[in-house]
Amino acid sequence: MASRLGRVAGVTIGDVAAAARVSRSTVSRAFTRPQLLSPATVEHVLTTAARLGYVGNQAARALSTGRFGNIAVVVPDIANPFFPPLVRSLQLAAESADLAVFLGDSDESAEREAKLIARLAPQVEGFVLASPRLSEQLIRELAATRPVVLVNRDLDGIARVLIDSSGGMTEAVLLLKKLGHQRLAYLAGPRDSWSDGQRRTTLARVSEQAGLTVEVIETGRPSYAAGRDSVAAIVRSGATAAIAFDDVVSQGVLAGLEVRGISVPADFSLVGCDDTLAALTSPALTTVSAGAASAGAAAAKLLISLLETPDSGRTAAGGSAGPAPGHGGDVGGAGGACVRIGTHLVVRGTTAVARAGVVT
Amino acid sequence: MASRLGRVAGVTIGDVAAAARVSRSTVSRAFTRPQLLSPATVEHVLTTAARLGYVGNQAARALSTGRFGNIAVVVPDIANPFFPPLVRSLQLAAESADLAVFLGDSDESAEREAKLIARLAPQVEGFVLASPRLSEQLIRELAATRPVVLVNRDLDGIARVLIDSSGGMTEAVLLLKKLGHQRLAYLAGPRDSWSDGQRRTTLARVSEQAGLTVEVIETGRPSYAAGRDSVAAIVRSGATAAIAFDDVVSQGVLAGLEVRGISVPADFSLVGCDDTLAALTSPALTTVSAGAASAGAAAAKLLISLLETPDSGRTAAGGSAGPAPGHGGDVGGAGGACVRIGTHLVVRGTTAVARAGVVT
DNA sequence: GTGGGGTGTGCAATCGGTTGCAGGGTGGGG
DNA sequence: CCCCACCCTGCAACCGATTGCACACCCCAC
Repeated sequence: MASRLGRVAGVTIGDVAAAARVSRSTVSRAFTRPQLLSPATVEHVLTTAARLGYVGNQAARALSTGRFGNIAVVVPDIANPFFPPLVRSLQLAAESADLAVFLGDSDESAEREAKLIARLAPQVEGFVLASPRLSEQLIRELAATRPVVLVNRDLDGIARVLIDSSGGMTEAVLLLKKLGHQRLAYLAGPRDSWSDGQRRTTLARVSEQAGLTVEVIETGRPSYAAGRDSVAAIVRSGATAAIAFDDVVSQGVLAGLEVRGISVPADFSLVGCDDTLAALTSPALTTVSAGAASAGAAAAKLLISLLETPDSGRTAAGGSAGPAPGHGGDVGGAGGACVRIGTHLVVRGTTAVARAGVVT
Repeated sequence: MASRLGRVAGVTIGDVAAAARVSRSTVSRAFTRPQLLSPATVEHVLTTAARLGYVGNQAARALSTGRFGNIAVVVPDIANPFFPPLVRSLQLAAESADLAVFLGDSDESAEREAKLIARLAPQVEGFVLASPRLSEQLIRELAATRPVVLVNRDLDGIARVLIDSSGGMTEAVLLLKKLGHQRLAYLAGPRDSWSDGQRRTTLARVSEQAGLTVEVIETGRPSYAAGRDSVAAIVRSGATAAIAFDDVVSQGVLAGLEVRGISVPADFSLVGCDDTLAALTSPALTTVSAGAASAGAAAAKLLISLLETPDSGRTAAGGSAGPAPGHGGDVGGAGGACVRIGTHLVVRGTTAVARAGVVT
């Protein structure tokens, strides 16, 4: 008859103890260290507890153990389609480790992000910061306090999951070259985004090697409107193909091009990033894949392992001077582990042979 | 020098008290009821606390006050683009009321939903259940315990926010009729979804009044694949236009139609729902708007007001029999408030005049 | 000068679980 | 037959903050 939804009113460990005619300690132990009790007692207590609909009070438990059973994930914008799959797989993984997850949306603001973290910190055991806009110093400060896993931010000594888009980016440039494009445009993302930095760098390097020129067009917050509004700049640049920071921006570009009567891919080629919306639209977008879901799962796994290692989380060597021993950012076992997720190009319908002089 | 990110180590109220040479009670009151203390004392305590980097321990506070400062939002699938804007505005609103929000993803399963709720219940003050798949009984059971706000689920006596798509749906049918379509298909959503029920009903009623026939095509979980795979059934039905449960399904349909060489809107008209992806694609989707963001904000507002009303939340009249006094489901002030959010049709590029016999 | 009222602060109990330590009970070995 | 050991359970302190109650103090009026 017990409620399947947890506490009905306020069944405490004391109530269970009274009903089972044992002490409160015994009830507590029946849950936390059953091996200390006789099987019969455990059985009896658990049955009684179930009958009464007892559910432990997390706050009280946290007070004595210092463990909350909660983690937090902070994202710059949950409405950006890159994050929901990430959050989703993170949450599912956390659930199976019996962790509850707080969600924080920083609205792309470093300041809000700091406030959120401060608000959440006293009741979570660890953080997953996805594409954090926070300063390196503040992140390190936080990481010195409790386990932190970064997603798409590369800070030496702090556990992180990086979606390495250089692979897919390189393929994209090579494909465009093969299709005869000479002049590319890159629709950039937020300057404080690690992903954007990586894409910019890769693009510059690979294009140079391939003998192509690439024009960088700044757009503020990555959005549909930003993409649409930058079409003028694209046209001005004389590019015959563009690579966009993400799929949302790409969609905006697509719309902007259509308005101008420039057809894709006949007149212009477009490559997105993240594979979030790409498959959903027509023409389907050629894009650089980016397993956001696997990144979420990896981040959860990483954080959970940090939580299990007793005194982990604390940044490897506090302020120990000396340039970091340069053995790259590889999996170091615990504190500074780094998981890289590879990407590749998914060719769909927005890329085709360059048509000389069309957009000039 | 204090950290801007919250607790550094474990500064307790006792530490502050010692440093400020007052009692722990005084420190506590300096934060919670400063008017009871002399201004000088308050000032002194706050300064000391700041210097030490003191941050109250939520768990301890919750234990004595019974208030956690947390709420939970549970959704069936955060990766479904309808929910992120909702969650986002909810979180932003909660933040300004200094509430932290837990996110639960039930993965479209009633069972998982119940487990999540049970897990979260002991540490939240209230719930927002968006499109819950849970049985009515369990929801009522929960609502008897603590404040609950439903989104897109209509349970008398429980606070709820309903996105009323009948307005937009009606407009859609009338538009299609005006364009000369006679035979419509409806790509249905999950059977236990209130939204789907409402759309089905409205569609049936309005179509009948307008003298159109509508074929209902069941699709399981609303997804791109479901939409794509149901194109065969659409063609078989002889419909010249379709209305889909949501935009994701619509995109699938769009893709499926393209594969078959049926062009939209020339050969076939399509209307989506929710306006989540609609603007992002080309051709831009004609769709029924649905302010998910305003729903999130409304839900937050409702829940916050319930939390402020001392003994609210508890279902109005427990099991008092008798059919509900039929004054409709209007705003009743507290417990059973009902906010309806209107919808309208947004005409974009996927609807056009019917071309007789094309799809037959 | 002393009693009364008001204000500001401290004491101690409390919230619900956890856990070190001690004690009661039983069984086995000497 | 007794003693010891071990296993199980209970006692009580503790986690950190809140809060009812009481008291000390000050000022003013009688």
